[in-house]
Amino acid sequence: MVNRTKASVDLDAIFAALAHPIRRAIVERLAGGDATVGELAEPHKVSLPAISKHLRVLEDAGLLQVEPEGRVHRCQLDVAPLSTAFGWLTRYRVLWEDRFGRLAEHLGESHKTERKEEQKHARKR
Amino acid sequence: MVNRTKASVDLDAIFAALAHPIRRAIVERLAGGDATVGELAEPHKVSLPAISKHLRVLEDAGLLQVEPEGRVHRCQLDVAPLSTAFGWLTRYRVLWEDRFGRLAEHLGESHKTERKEEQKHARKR
DNA sequence: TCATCGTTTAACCAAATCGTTAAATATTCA
DNA sequence: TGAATATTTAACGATTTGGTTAAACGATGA
Repeated sequence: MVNRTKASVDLDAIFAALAHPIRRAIVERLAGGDATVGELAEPHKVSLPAISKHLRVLEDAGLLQVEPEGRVHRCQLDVAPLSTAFGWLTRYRVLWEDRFGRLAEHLGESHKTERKEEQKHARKR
Repeated sequence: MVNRTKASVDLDAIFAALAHPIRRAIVERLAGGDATVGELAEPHKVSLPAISKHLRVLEDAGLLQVEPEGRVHRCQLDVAPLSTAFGWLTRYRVLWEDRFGRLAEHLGESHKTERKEEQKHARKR
């Protein structure tokens, strides 16, 4: 097994949670407001236990808080892990938003050499 | 199996590729410039075939281009999939950047089309 | 030509993932 | 009490993932 820092474990779980279309759909749905498990399950063609497992994955990644309310369980999105993932990607944002990067995008074959310039540029953070 | 659009498949592969610390380390390394397989493997304690598999996962997600140069294989990062993942997360950025942190409460059923307006509105109070 | 170097492929294994159906649990209500 | 509802847990199976070692492959250089 590989050495993993706490943050690394977090990112593992967060990215893995986002790697399934049903789980992303659930995140999208919850971004519009809380929902019960049944409401979250309704658009999908899989069984309720399958949804229950997806919710557990999201919960383990910190993306979801579940609070029983009577016999329904109300699910609430926690966006902090989204922010964590966003933060990791942001470190590389300059690589595709950089004007050299965009130039390379339009130059086709010369992409490679242009990208080297872009990378040098990006390196001096 | 679940219905997946092309973009959804992309995001599946991209997020899954980023869900392993060795693969993220490789991405980080390549953000600083091209490298050979051996150079990419060096910091890690796993075997070369293990690295080779990680590289394949990155390649399949579109994050990596490999070009044989003599007997070394030169690896180059392609940031487009990072941008794709970033783009997905960006849709929810306002949820954690809202200064009151209560935005989700104000997003109703119409969030898909009117999210930006609602967010502006929510921020104003 | 032959040995070496860099890398991949093959074969295998353990564990995780993603789905299923059936059963269990807990809450509400007639 | 007992039926219905909402959800989870258990048990199972197929597939994928992530690692290993051994072998193969292609390029280099003595």
